[in-house]
Amino acid sequence: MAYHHGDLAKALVEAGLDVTRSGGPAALTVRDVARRVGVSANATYRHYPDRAALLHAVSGAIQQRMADVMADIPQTSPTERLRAVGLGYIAFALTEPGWFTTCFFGEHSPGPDELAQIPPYRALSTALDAMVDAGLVAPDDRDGATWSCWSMVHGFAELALRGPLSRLTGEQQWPYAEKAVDAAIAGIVRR
Amino acid sequence: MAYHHGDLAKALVEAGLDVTRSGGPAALTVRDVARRVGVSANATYRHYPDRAALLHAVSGAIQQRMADVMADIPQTSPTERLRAVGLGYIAFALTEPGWFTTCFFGEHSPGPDELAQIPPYRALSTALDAMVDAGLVAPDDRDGATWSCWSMVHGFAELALRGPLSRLTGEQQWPYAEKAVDAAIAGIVRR
DNA sequence: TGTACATCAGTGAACGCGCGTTCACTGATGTAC
DNA sequence: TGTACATCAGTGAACGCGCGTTCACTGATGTAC
Repeated sequence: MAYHHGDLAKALVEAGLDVTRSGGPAALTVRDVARRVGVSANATYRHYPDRAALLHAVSGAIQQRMADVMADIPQTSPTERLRAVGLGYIAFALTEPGWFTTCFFGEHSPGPDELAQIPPYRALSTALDAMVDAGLVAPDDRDGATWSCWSMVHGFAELALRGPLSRLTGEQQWPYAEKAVDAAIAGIVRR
Repeated sequence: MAYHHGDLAKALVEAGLDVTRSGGPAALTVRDVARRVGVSANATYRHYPDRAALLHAVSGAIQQRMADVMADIPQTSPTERLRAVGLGYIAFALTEPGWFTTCFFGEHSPGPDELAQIPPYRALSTALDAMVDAGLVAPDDRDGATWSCWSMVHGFAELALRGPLSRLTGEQQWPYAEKAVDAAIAGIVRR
């Protein structure tokens, strides 16, 4: 191993993925991440100005993974597609709680321009477009539907991870997840 | 002021309400709370075994306040009532974000028995009972409806406080809150 | 092709912070006789 | 009614912790001439 690390910036992010996976954003400390890479804590500052910057980089890497997971969504009916997006969001949250917590609420909230970069938002957005195109959602309701759907799946994830549903097993939780997603969809379709 | 404080346990909780109101659960530290009451940090341990116990007591006090706020709900139609409960939940979250965060997710999640003690759960529960009695919700859907509704309002609160809706003003957020609650209700009514 | 030298990417030690918690203590209170 | 004494509810100092970050540094790399 040379004195100069191959790609320390990347190695730090990967160590950051490890620690946040099990411990969430609070588990990401400059010292621990550097320790894992086998480098002095101080070396981190050659690549990231401070802890927040490193956390931001880790968050981006998590979102990329979430995009990969949510990418294979069946191309069936608009309703099925929207359902798959919602359930994919919840499934990611439940299987990777540490990452989920880190990438959504471990740091600053996205502005309107950053929002379009967030994979789950894009997935939801295209699914809703298809609903509107199919005449299932009124064009005027599109904006509201975005936040209703996101609220439902995000809220369910919180309840299941940290709230009153956290005592249930994954198998017990899942039927409720399906009902919640179905209710969200039923709640936004044109009547 | 006597050497013995009048009711230090209560005074500590009140100071805890102050600090969590603006800073959420992380702002509650034994030292700071004791400082505010004008007592040595150590005195706290005469009344609470540790920080977690104090936080738990503060959380209970917040829930009581939330109950007071949500208590005056118009006794109109079952649907209006359910709507008022949902909007009341969101309104509390938006006006008291620190307290909201503290009392729901700053500590251990409630078990099935503790759940019945939580004021917002009770309010939601009775509102849904009225929906079922009026034939608006199928009895078999009652359980799922509980979690769907709670997911929706909780998720909306998270999105508005820490998520992509946090850049909006309260006035901009509110219409979306109403649409989300309406969608949740529309999503659970019998078709 | 060699070499001087600027720059880059690390090191190890240290600082200061506020935290939760423990220790040994002391002054105030209340109760049994 | 007085008094001895147990108990209660505080005090102040200290410990140990891990953190983010800064300091002065040094070895490795790359580039101009």
